[in-house]
Amino acid sequence: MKTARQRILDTAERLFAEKGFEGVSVREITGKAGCNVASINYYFGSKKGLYLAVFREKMVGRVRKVQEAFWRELEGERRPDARRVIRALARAFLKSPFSERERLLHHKLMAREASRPTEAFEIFHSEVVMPFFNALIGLLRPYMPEGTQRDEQMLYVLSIIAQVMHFNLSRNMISRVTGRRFDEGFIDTLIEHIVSFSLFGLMGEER
Amino acid sequence: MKTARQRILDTAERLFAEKGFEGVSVREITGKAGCNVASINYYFGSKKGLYLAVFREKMVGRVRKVQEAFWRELEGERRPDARRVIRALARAFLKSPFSERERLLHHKLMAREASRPTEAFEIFHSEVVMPFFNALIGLLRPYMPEGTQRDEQMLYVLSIIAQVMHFNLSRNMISRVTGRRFDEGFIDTLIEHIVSFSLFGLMGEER
DNA sequence: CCTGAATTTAAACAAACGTTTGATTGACTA
DNA sequence: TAGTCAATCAAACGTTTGTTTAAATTCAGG
Repeated sequence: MKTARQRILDTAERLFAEKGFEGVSVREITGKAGCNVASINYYFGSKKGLYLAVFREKMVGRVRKVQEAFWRELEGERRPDARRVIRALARAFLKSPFSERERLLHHKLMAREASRPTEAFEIFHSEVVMPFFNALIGLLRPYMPEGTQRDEQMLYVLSIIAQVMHFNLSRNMISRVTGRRFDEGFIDTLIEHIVSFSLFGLMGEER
Repeated sequence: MKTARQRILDTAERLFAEKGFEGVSVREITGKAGCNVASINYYFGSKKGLYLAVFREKMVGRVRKVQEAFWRELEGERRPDARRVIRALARAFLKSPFSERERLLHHKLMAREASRPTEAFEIFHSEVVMPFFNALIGLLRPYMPEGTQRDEQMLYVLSIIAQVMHFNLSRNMISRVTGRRFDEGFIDTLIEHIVSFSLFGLMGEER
């Protein structure tokens, strides 16, 4: 059996994602985690300390995994072409090695943080998001039209990220709209769509 | 002076958007609205009744306004070309006729509903979102490569929507990442970027 | 000025909240 | 075996929660 501390972390992440910080009581968390009410204060100091721990120990780890998957896709290629970069990005996100539930509650919690950032999110952004974003620009810049300004480079990358995020975030909506289950085959279709759609946008007017 | 009912509605929308349903107490709402605690139960029956009223009377109205702005952009054109459709879509969202604060709290509340839908949101989706999505497909279909399947048509439109949504929803993140204020000039830049990026994706490989 | 309905008020309610406390357990060390 | 220390527990702490009540106030119409 997992330690009480770990059970609290798992349960808390699920409940925070479902109902938000104020929407969950420590009694509900400890009840479903199968331990005493005082355990939260014992291990994490306070309810807020638990929330920060969830973010620090679980959320960041997942994003790191996705980014590692991205770099693994490009392994061995010194100057991967744009097609490969975009595909690797789409694959890393859409084929992230998480269960449906895990992926869902991750994004729910992220959405909460995006609309109401805590201190944890600030660190997360500067240490995890920004470096990855800059790396993407560096990889794709060589394939943009000559003389593309830094601002435009950012917008291109943001347009690609926007699609990946949206297709990954709104799986339910997309399934309902297209009438297709979000299975492996459909994901592959989506990835190739993102790649070709983004590629032509990326290359600009002169292609 | 506005009626107590209206003041409660305005204050509640702001606070719900900022902190979520459980994050706000009726005492905070009535305190900042300048009325008695009992007023909420008097006018709306319960705290939950107030939340549903906020959604019904304020949120839906705004989305309708954005959609009307979209159709107004295309006014007088029987078969608007793809460029105009995409630009109208981006403009309608990114230039929505709301104050910065109003737009922000709208999206915060929407993000909350997206990650934890209530009954109000389900109706909203099928009655307001879906018809608009289908209309967009109808408008853009003529400009896609011949023989484009229904599934692909949907994906193209979703890629465009993804960008509009992402650029509009994550203004904070985009500002932080690009280092640019989200002023009128930057919005125009974004709109034209979305248009050109999407246009080349839309026309497919044969252009 | 009076009347009756609409509105606003202060006070109180039970329930649920996060946190603290002090006792108890069980495995390990001296 | 006695002592130690982290882990767990039930119980109670003082607040804050959403809601209810009944009295007070406001205000238009006769």
